[in-house]
Amino acid sequence: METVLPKFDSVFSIDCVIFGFEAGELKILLIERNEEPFKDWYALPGNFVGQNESIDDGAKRILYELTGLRNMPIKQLHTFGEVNRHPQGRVITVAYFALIRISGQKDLTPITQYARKAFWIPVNEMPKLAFDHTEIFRSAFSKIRKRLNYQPIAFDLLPEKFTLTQLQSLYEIILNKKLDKRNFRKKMLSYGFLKELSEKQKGVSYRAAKLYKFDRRKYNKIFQNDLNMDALPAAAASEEK
Amino acid sequence: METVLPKFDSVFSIDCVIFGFEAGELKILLIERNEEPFKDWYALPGNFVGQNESIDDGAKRILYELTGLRNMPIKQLHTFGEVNRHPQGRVITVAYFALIRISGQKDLTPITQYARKAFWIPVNEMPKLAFDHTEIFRSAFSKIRKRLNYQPIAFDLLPEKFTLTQLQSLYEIILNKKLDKRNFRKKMLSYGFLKELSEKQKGVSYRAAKLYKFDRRKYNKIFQNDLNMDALPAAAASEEK
DNA sequence: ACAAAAGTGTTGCACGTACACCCATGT
DNA sequence: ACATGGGTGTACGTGCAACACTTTTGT
Repeated sequence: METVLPKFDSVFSIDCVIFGFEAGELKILLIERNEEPFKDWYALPGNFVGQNESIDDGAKRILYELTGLRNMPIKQLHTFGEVNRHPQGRVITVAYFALIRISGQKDLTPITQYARKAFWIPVNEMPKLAFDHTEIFRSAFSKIRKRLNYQPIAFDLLPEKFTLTQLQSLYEIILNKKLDKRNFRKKMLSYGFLKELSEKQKGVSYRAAKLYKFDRRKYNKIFQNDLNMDALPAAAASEEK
Repeated sequence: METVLPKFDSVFSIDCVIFGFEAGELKILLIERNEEPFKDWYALPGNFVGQNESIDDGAKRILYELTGLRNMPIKQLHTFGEVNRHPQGRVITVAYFALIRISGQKDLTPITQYARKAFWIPVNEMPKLAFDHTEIFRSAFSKIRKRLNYQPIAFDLLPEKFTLTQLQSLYEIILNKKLDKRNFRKKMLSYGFLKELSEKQKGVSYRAAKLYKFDRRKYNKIFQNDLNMDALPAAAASEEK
């Protein structure tokens, strides 16, 4: 005596907050919308998820279609579900975020008609955004700031080869504070996951700095058994927004 | 020339992972389902969210209706959106979690017919759960374990007045490791947010221990300006599962 | 008196912080 | 030669980790 249950279809969206670093500035990726609602507005890359794809897969597909960026290592951030966040009815959105290397990704070409264009904009020059995207952006920014302190996310933003000064100034920008040069270098190098290259910086009108590379393999080796459930409570610091 | 846009209705659910501490064991709150699908199965308290309530409000309502617990301080955990996670079609679920005080909350009485009963079960004796709830539970457990190291969540689980030994054994259970008594007490007391009461433990057949209280006001005062964006990178420890 | 848990200090080590000068290179 | 950032070491303080015995209370 099996009962026949009704079938459900969901309507929900994802939105992506993609951070990049270019010309000494932290930037995020926006699109200009080409469809109602909020036609012509700036917005985070986002759209509806299909019925036959997981939300993670959907997020990747949507990001690709709107910006031309493929296979970005995006992660879930938070789900936004206020009743009136979408003018067309009840649509919750799952926000994703990633930090990526801008250099070499010049061609931001939307594949679909939903976006007129995709572009990087400095986080300090954010325009008004469609829907509740400003709130989503702020939430993501706050999250990466906290995460910077215990995850190697900065390397995702830098070019493959970078100088220690570049790395430090990225930290300073995200954390919004000055760091001590000697201490920064000492600490970074002490981890042992930075590989010193024989190459040097080029095209600068002063002493060229050594280039380094982030060695993810070494990083994983160093921290693999490190669930870091050591340490006592450490009641400090609130984690969430 | 306004276009008329279609209206959307979403179907999606929330599920709650509620932790408690009782008789020296960490427990979570389950229901026995009284409706298809998964009728008669054990499951996390969860149901569909209404069209006119935010997901946060919906989570609170559903938890109340299924377990009789009101106004729990639940927080969003993660959204689960695999394509086939729900037998009736595409239903994503937003998972919430909370840590609460069991004592005094004896009456777990479901208000609706969806649940036959609600009950606490030790995390070590988890039965097979409906849907993908086992995965959701694991994800939540992993999260609180990590959070214990930098948030005062343990106090939510303990009775209002507790001994330092009780506090320590709770930490040991969640972190699944032994801690040093002297160091633990020293560190906990050094924070300054534990209020020593004049009362002592009663009804034990050995030297009675002093009772303490968590002073949330002091805690907030101590850590309010502490966005803890100090500290250098500290590349250690992976945060997510 | 005994059983059971409460309560208590010191030392070494690792790590974070503060701080200032010489070096190499391109123009 | 000079301007510009590159590169380097030490001393101090804090906080964590390791470690064992005496005290109190109820039975």
